Amino acid sequence: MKIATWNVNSLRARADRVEAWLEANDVDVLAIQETKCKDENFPWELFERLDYEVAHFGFSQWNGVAIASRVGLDDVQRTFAGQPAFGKGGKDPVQEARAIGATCGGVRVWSLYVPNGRGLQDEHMPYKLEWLDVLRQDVEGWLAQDPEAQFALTGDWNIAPRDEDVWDMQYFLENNLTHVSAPERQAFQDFLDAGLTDPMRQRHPGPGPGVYTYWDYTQLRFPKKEGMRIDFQLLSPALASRVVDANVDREERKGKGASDHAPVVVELS
DNA sequence: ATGGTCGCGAGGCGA
Repeated sequence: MKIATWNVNSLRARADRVEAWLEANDVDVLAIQETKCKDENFPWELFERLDYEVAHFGFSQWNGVAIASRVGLDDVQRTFAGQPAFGKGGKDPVQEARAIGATCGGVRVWSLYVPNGRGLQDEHMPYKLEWLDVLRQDVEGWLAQDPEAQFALTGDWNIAPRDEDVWDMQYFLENNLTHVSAPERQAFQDFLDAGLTDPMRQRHPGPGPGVYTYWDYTQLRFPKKEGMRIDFQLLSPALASRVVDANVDREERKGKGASDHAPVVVELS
């Protein structure tokens, strides 16, 4: 069984790429982030053509997550238990379209688009950290209830857990950038401490451009190999024991019309 | 290469 996760940065703009990628890559489950559309604009036919079932959670041009599967798609859940809402400037807080879960081939798969903290002092930063804290508490509950549970938290985590996961740590420090701060990294580490495994880290420890999953569109970041490792599949212990391979498909970042993220693919026995 | 990003949606915001 093969599970992939991919922040496509608009599914409509990337429809041809996504279809071609699915046809070429033989994945059983694809978790998608940043569909950037509502249900009424979702390209349902794309997945029908390829015989994937698909579930989507998106209600505006922002965010949006989906799971496509050809090994079943059961018990679809939009938002995780207790998922924090966000509302600034006195607006009604809303649970954003950043999490969808489904059971596919016996594995509980989550497609997650972790909030971008935007700035170290921005109000989105505490939102991001709380969002991750509640999710991790949910995970601890799942494992307490069933230590053998098979689940995968996949998606765009918007965190580079180690210095080597960005091309130049000095650049981030000098510019007071997010994704590398101590609280963000601790929030990520808390998932590992809860028992989850990052199979990419195990098989491709890095450092180096081969492990990056994201390259900014600006500044010629991709040709200059200036990327970040911010997309992950974190696996429960029972699922981690089934890992056969894990890779980033950086070829998919090449050429005109690419997303700024590359797919992360994990193969299981 | 004296420029240098996308997408959404129709101006400016978000990443």
